Amino acid sequence: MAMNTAEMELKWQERWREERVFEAEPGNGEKYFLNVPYPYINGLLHIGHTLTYSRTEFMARYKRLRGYNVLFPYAFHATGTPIVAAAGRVADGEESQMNILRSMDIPEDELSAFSDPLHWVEYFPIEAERDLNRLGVSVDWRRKFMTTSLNPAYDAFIRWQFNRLHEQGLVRKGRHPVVWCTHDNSPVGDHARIEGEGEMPQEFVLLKFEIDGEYIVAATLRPETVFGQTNLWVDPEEEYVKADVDGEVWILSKQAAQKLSEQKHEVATVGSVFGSQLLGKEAVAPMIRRPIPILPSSFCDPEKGTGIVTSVPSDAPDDWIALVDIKADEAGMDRYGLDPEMVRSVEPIAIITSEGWGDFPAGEIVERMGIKDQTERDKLLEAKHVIYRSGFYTGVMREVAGEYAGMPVEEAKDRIRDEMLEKGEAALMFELSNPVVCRCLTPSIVKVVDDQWFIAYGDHDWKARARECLAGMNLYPEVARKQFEHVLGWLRDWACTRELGLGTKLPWDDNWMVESLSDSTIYMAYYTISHIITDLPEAALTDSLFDHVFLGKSDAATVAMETGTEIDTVERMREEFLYWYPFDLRVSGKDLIQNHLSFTIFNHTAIFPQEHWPRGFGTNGWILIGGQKMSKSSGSFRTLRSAIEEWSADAIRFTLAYGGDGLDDPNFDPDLAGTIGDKFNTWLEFAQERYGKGVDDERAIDRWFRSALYSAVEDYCDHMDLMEFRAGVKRGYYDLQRDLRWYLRRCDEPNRSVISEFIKVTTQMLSVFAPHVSEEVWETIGRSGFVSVSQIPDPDPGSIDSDALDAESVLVDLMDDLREVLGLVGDTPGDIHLYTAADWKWHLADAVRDSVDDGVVKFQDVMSKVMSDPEIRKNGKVVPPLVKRLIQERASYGIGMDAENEKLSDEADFLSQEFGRKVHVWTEGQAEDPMGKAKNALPYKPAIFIGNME
RNA sequence: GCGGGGGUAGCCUAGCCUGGCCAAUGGCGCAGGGCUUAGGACCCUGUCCUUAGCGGUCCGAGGGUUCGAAUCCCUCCCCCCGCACCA
Repeated sequence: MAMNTAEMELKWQERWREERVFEAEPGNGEKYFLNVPYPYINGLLHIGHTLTYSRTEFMARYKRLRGYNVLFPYAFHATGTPIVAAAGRVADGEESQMNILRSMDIPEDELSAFSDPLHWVEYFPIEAERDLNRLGVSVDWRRKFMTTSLNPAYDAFIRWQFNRLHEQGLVRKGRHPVVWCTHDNSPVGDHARIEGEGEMPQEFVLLKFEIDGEYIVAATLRPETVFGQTNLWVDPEEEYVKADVDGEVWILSKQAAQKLSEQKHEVATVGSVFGSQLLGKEAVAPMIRRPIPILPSSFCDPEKGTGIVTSVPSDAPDDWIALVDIKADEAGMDRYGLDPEMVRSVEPIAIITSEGWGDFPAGEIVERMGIKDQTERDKLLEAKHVIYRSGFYTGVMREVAGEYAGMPVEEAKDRIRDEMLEKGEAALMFELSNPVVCRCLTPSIVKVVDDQWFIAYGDHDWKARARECLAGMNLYPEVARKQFEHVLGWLRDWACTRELGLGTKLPWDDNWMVESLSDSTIYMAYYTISHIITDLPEAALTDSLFDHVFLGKSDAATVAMETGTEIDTVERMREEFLYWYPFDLRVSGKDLIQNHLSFTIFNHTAIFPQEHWPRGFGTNGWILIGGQKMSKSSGSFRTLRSAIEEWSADAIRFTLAYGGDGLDDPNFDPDLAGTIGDKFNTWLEFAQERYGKGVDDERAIDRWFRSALYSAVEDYCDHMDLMEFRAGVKRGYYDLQRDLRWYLRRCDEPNRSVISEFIKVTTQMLSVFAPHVSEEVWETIGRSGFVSVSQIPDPDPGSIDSDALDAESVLVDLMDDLREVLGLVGDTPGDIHLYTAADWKWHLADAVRDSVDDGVVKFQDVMSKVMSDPEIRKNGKVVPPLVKRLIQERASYGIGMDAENEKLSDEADFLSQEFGRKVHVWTEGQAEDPMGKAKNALPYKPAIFIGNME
């Protein structure tokens, strides 16, 4: 009697543990080291986590079947702020946080314990390990660990890593604009905003125009247009401030001065000046070093930039139209005391050649869009975007740009900015283009942080090495490569330190903690020694130890002495590392491509020699449940443990495997999870009943069945190697179950050795996905040891008889046709008469195939070639349509006419039994043919006649 | 805007790179039949239209290349994902 599924699963989990089946030791065999990003332990594992873990698990078990010495370790991540923040909310008694804990089955009287972050760190890893074991993962738990300073050994490892980066100059102190909350006194990430998601600080270049030893400061987003500056715009009504900025006197809007004071500038207001007071004066423009006049306009906004704008009428529609306006505005010029001649002498300067535009794109678009004056703000905004796009992406700097002439705008932009910054003619200012509001309801500002530490992912040489690493890696699926390439190029310096949260302190600067993505980039190496190093005293955890173990510096004896460690221990760690590293595969959700996985590449190339760079990444989408995104609100959210309770571990694993591969979101089908368990039981019963029983004669159908089995094994391995688990399940399970049913239908009693082999190998393939029931089968059929560590026979081409497969296919196709015809003729009395194709048709088929293979594809040409055979020509006018069909079908089983005839004659009895009619096999043209059906016969497609012959 | 992935039958999915056994894989659902006291499970069959199997239409839409297109090329429409100081 079959036992309860849960009991059965627990039984095998217990046995694996007792026998230490998955504890990996360095050995002689070929190793396979795979791992998965450790989970952040602020809650129970859910089905979403489980997808990635199960894919790792499938690979681990598959590789064991193929004879690899597999290391699959696991750890827990506690670095960062969420746990600390959540604990704080518990301390405050925040109801929503309490409810989250309640939803994780935490008893009421234990809730308060979670006000201490340490309690989270103690509680959830235990629960996670329990749940994962309940899922049947083949993890070497001896190597588990926890991040942060709570684990001195890991803490030392991270400090070592940062020292290595630091000494190479790859960790630098940097200045960086961030969206900042003045209330929380911290950066406001996207997730912490109630308004303004996706907003980033926009970089304005402040241009300094010298005037009487002071500077009028204009802001621009297009520094490359400085060569086309003709004048400045100010708002005559606006009161600008004169401010002492870093020792210079700047004229700019009050708001701009305020912003600068938050962006690492020393700012003190020393006076003020109305725009009107500046009109008509001239100031020396940066870069071009030429005095240009100051003119009035209505579009200067003190909130935006500095409230003063440099005018580039050639490429800025606003400037163009404002210039047109002022030139025509006699009264205005008079009011502000401007010399009309001076104003009219201001002419645009062509600076950029871009696709589809002449000398002055701004003028062209103003005309094209029919913009009449400065008041048409919406149209002007659109015009600005159009010009900017074509200028930026297709534009090339003209002669006037001096040394930048001929350079694409895309490149010139940054170079020109940098030159002006260097010469002190410009500065930077950051601002938000749209409001951002922090979760605490405070409007955010842009702050420039300058004591922040960065990892220099923007570094050119480092990027080159990262690209080299990527080029040598296996990616599953391969389509992720483009994504990775893009990320490696796009990644900029990464702020790697935080003031708050759990973690490791920066070794040379106690004020900072290493941030959570940055302490998890090379820790896969730590797995190789984690079970050994954890026993060492803190005094032994020195950089020289890690230098030796991971980089081979110094020698074991010296290091042992320095650290007061047994030399054996040091040697053992070095051996473990050398044996296991690099890792062969790391599996993760696709969301980590743009940060964690790319960081992993970077850090490996910085710290390890090339032979220890990562070998492979597997990436996957996010789980859907019954086609829906998993969410608490839709009720589709499932913790791992509740799912196991509902469906069993094997069922979940199998369903996940069948959910789909690739970067698209795979679907967990609850219906399948609900039904698959029964199929497993059926398989168990079947194996029990049939293993080792049957006849000893080997018949044609037995050869077919063995061939079907091994061709499936071959395909299964091909798919599994590429992490195509869905295809692996289909080939290794579903297809074979179908073949099995067919086999049983085709023979009264199976062949003893073939059916036993089938049960054994199928169980091995299934064990990757459903290990528990597979162990049960393995034991039932009397195999020793565990199926989990058994080896699948190498696919042997000798066990695959392709003629047997082809002949069976002819039969199956014929039966499909017969079913169809019989369905149509209803109860017409009579026998089944089959006509195999006449001799000449086989020649014809060969001839057609040959000419097509030779590259002759024109119907005419094939015809004339074929008709040169007198035997074929004899059949005259029926040939053309046949040739047409043969060209189209190109049916190409390997067997010939004789084999087909033999197969049909052999199976006449079977057919007769299946269809309940007598079956006769004839050859076209050599038997009666009352309805003229025989002429339809083709190779591999006998003609059919139902009825009685006279 | 930048970059990436997609659109296949009732639903989900395979096939596409390397064109041809592709009316198109497998699962789920649904229907009929078998088995069964019944139900479930299991097995068989069917699940675009048509039809004594060979026909027609079909793989987001429209063109093109080819003897032949789900697959290659062009144009268009639509959907999803990432764009950072965060796990």
